[in-house]
Amino acid sequence: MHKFNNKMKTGPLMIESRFDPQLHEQRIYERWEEAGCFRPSNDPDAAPYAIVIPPPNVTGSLHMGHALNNTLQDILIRHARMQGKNVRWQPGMDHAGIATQMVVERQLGQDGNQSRLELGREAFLVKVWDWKRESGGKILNQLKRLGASCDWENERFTLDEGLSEAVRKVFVDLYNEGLIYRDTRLVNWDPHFETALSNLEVESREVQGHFWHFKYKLENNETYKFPVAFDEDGTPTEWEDRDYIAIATTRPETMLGDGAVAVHPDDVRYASIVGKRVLLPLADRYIPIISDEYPDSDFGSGAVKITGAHDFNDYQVARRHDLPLYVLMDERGYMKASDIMPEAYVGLDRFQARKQVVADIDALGLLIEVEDKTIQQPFGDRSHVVVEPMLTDQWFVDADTLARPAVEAVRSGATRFVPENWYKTYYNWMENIEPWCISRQLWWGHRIPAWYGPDNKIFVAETEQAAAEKAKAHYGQVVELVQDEDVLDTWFSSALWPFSTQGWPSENADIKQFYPGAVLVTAFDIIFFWVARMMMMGLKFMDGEVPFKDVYIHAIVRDENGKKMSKSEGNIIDPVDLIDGIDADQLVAKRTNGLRQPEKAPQVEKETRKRYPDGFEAYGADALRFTLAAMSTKGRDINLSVERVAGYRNFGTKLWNATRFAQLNVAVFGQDIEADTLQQPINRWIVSGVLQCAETVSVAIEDYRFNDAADAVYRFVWDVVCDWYVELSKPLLQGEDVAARDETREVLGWTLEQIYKIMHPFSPFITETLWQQTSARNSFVMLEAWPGAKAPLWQDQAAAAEMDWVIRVISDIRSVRSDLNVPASAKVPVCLVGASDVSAARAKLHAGSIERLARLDSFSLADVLPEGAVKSVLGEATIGLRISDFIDTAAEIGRLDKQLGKLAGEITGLEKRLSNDSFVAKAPPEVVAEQRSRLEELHQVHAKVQLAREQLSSL
RNA sequence: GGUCGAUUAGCUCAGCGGUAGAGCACUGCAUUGACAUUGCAGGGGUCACAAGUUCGAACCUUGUAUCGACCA
Repeated sequence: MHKFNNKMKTGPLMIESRFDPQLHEQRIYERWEEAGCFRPSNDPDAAPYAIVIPPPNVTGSLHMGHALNNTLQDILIRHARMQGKNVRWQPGMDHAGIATQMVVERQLGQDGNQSRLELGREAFLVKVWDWKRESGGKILNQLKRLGASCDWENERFTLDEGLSEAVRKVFVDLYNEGLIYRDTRLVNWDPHFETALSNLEVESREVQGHFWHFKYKLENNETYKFPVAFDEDGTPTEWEDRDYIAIATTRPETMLGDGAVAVHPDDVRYASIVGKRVLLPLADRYIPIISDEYPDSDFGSGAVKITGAHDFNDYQVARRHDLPLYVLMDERGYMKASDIMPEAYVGLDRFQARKQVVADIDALGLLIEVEDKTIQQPFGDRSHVVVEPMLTDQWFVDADTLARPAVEAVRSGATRFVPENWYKTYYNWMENIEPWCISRQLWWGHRIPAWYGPDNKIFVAETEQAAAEKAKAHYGQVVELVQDEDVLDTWFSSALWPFSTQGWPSENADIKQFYPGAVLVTAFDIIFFWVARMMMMGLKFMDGEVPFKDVYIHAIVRDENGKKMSKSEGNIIDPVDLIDGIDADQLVAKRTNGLRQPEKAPQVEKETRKRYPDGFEAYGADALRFTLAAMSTKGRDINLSVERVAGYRNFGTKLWNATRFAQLNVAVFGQDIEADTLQQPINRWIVSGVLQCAETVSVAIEDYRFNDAADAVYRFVWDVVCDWYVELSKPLLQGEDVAARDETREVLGWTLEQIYKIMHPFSPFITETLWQQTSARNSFVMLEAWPGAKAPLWQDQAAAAEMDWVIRVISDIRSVRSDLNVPASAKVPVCLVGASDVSAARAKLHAGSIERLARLDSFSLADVLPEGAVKSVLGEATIGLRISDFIDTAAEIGRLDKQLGKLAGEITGLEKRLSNDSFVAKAPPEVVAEQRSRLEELHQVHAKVQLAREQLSSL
């Protein structure tokens, strides 16, 4: 009868022999979702805790960076939820203007359909929405595979009606305040997509280019003395007569639009010709030689051609000197007809024009030389074509004005950066911020709420009707209005994400609870996209409240060699492949597809097969998550190692098997314990350990020390619970003392349950599976309260000291046995001599455990050591092993000598330190005291070991 | 060129003023009761280099070297 009861308590079934992630992960996730576990509790007494996901692109798929980003967010979220907070993790996606338009256009092309232009705007947008419904948002399902506990019922998309309303309102408000304006400025132009880009959508790449040196001849055949030789002090010693000025350029075609040649005011070489004019070759225009601080006298010839409409630096110079700005190209980068454009170049694209210009200059005898040169060239991050600075009409946000409160909010501590070194980057960027170009010549996005009257007067309003009313008031009659063709930068809507997702601009409960968010979690490469813009808009529209209190900047995930993972380099590791596994052939196929240099495929294949001959096993999401967390140290990138993923998968298996052990031994699950009533030291000790571990992990998570948190739980589970508690519990679980046995059954079950909770934020699937399978429950571990969350930390120091002692005894005996090659099967008698009362009591109580774990015949107290016993010193006592039958004396002497050497070294070091007067005088007294007592202890141990050594050699 | 970061065991990384650590790999031993995705024991490091600060430096300062990232 009694037995039957116990069986009931172990739960419905014995768990299977190992955890199979494939079998459980998706099933568990669905159960959570069905049960509404992801919703906020909306408990009015609970503190809110909100994170908005950095919305991935609707076109995106999960890469390792996402996996890390979302794992860390999920750890924070799951931990906060278990702490009883009212949690919302806001999911969703952004519409990714260019990327999405590109995908759908490409698809139209492949299907042999009409182009976007042939299709027309409305029909095209229908296609994009179709695509979004069918193929978009793959990444959100992948996040579910990872275990992300987002509040999916509140999923948002930047083009949703509600978010679009927010966008229109923000645009109109900022326009009315003069913080959004239309202007003609130089912008980054993408000739492929025929749209403006923000600085952040441009990536600078190093390419092999050329530096062309041209002669521009002075007007009226004038000449000047140009120094060509110098003495040691740099004073010119030889001159030549020149009738030209030498300029150098990496983009010869732009010379057609030059407005001047600039030299530095301190450059004596050209001082005599400043103010004179040169003939611009090919264009046959005269342009002035001006002086400006911009040219670097030591670089090239020291003279710079100024093309104000096609270069950002030149633009500044041109503005300062009021030089004309000649636009040379059309939207596609083709040279276009104009007053200053020679016929011969009209219709050439910019690269053809470059060749032609160089050839023509050469033909005129004005080409001095062509230098090979590595240059930094801007590329569109989506189109991969060279971006051209172009003078166009665009909409701008006065970022400078909006940035000021955003800087102040960080200075005042309203928003914190973790780790701290990102403050500097943030300030640097915010304090040198450029006007933000927000118009894009695309169709997919929020159309700019601006309408033009017949005279091009602008009416900005949230609706066409409101704009019409304004126009009517202005003109005194109804006029036809044309809406601006352009759409807004995707990041404009993303900047509103922290509040637009919570229902703003309408008043509601969500926004009061969940704004500001607790933290924004992001990688540094996106610090400007996200942090800066969300800060600016949040402060502006949410009554000066920051969008998040902390910004946690995490690492970039690299490959094992520290290289950035990149599809075009063939070194990607797809997170889903680590979860589900992949064989070597498929892995190779994946990595060799889409290489930037396809000829490298054999090399990629070779390296992949060498490193991963069997591909990846199906490690499961938990192992991946645990790895990413354990490797997340502040301020350092992660070089992902698959071996470590395997290691953390093994860790899950370890916990799984500890649970099987518990079930076999009739551990009691689903029952609370009262720590103060426990009788057994090992139980009091492990309960202390569990609560301490929960506390350590909790503090570390709150402090964004994910690696410390993961490490603490790993070590506790493996090194303390599995290696010691489980082993030490065996005599009790299998012993005669029914009270001790029952208590241990309860504590064992309780301990494992607490571990499921503590590990849950890291490894949600295996912990939930174990939770469900150890007892018939109507609860989820994911919604359980964090261990000890509400009570003061319960600790029993005495039990901890006692168990530490037991562990040391066992470890010492094991070491001696191993060092002296005592066969593992040999059971030896061991006695303890010179024990204090405390040690003696411990020895008596734990003799059974010590005998079992150290494989002893007996462990007993004695007054004197038996003849020929091998000794090991443990504090005030000495352990004697009667193993003379097994050992050879030489080996034992060797062991002791080694030990003596080590001790002597330590003693010498300490003595040296303590005999240093200034150490004793200046070091903190507690440090000195500590060293003294340590030295004393070492002396004692040394003396005993020495004695043992002498006795042995005298045998 | 500017800024930031890195350099610790064979590998991947912690530690960041007071006795150098983990995982993997390696060596030896162990296999009928939780677990070989295992257990026990062990070997292995002038903490890149140099100078300085300090009673004391892997840790702070300065410089050098190498590597990396971002920005010009």
